[in-house]
Amino acid sequence: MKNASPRPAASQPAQRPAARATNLPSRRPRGLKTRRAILRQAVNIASLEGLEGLSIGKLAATLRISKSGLFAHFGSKEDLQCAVVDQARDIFVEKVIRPAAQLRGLPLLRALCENWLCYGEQKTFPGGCFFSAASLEFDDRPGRVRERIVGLMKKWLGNLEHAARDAQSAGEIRKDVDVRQLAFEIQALAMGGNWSSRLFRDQNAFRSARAAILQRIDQVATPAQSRK
Amino acid sequence: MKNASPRPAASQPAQRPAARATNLPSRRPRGLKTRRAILRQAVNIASLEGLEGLSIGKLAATLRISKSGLFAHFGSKEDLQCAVVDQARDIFVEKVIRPAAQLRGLPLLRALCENWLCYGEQKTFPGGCFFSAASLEFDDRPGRVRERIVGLMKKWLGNLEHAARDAQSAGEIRKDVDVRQLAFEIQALAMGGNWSSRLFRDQNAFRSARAAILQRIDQVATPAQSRK
DNA sequence: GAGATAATAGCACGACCGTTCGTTCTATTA
DNA sequence: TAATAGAACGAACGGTCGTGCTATTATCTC
Repeated sequence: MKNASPRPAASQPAQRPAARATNLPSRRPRGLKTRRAILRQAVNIASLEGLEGLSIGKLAATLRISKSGLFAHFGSKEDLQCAVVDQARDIFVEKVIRPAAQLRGLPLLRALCENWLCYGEQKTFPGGCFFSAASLEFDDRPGRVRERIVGLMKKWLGNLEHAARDAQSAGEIRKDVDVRQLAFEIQALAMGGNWSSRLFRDQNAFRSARAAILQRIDQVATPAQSRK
Repeated sequence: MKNASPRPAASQPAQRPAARATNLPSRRPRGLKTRRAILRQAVNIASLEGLEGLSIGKLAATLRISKSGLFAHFGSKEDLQCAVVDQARDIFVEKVIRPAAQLRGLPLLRALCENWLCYGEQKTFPGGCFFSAASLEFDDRPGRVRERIVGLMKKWLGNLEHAARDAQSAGEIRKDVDVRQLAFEIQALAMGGNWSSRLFRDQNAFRSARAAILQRIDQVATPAQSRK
């Protein structure tokens, strides 16, 4: 009870404890394990229902733990949402970025695109690309969650752009190509594949996206590099 | 949401009153005017908060009418959502499709693209393209709303495809072009512009989308038709 | 005018939301 | 063995949600 009115005689007037959990990130193994199990489930639900539609009560119910027990791991819904975004980022990095980590230039760019398409195709998240959904859901909601998503998306586009620029330096992509524009187009086409796949339950959606992206890359590649 | 169980213990056994309003579409002018005012506001809120985040209470409050008074116009939230989708469709048709109605072939295709980009650029909806948001929000929610959105998006893609096919017949677009694929790419690039514009508050987003689309069209156009 | 009917308001409901609280269980540590 | 701290619990809070009933008001027809 933190109502101000029915408390005429109390020793503490106006202290703000706010989120009292997870400031010390709970070194004990039990809590960490539970937290991981929560996030594993939460990221799946959030990809289907959205980050706002992800409710603490339902999440706790599917995990068969109490709502308050779950809540204590995060301290606020916003913290939970941030943690879910981080979890999704980890999965994305694992599936898309890390497998191509040793490549550079055009091969890196090609691998990032192909990995993204596989990440979408293989239903890494049951509700489709987590970030496509989250970034459209939160593009009008100021706060930490939005900032986190914006940061991640900028970083991802930056990765594409950087790979393309390296490819340019290596003579694999023509010098007159706007690599920023190229990254934008690749991202748009990939997300378009996700969109079509989800909305129309279209099996060929990612095939279309792949064809478009490969064609675009071939266009900008120098003659020696095109056609794989 | 999936309510469907607001009837725990009552005298009525299993009758389905469902939507008791708006079956007869209320010929009287007063109700229609109010209904239009509701939808005009609702479509703006929904573009910002989503169709599920659009709440009847808040909508009524911003219109300064009672919740139940508003509710009576629709009979259920799902009906309201459907009406909002229809309203958004009307606005879309007015802004994007009708101004190009007298064109055919490649000029029609170009006009549809340009009108779409203007529709996005000019903030026709305060939350960005209504259908980009709605189709990603409802791609996992079965029901009438989803079906409506799917139908509209198919129709829109069909419009693009049909214009491209006409252009092919007229010799404006090369015969070897997959017009379905072309429509997909245009739509993906346009939605990518909307995405970048919303998420990054990027003024140049639609410029990038326009450049990509124009370039793509020039690629498929026969030599006589390219460069405008 | 009176009466019918459409439009709106008032009010209450059950469900669920995020959040807080005090308590209990459990495992490590002194 | 006793003390301690983390983890999980159950109950409850104030709010808001969609929805349903009932009463009031406005408009139109006679």
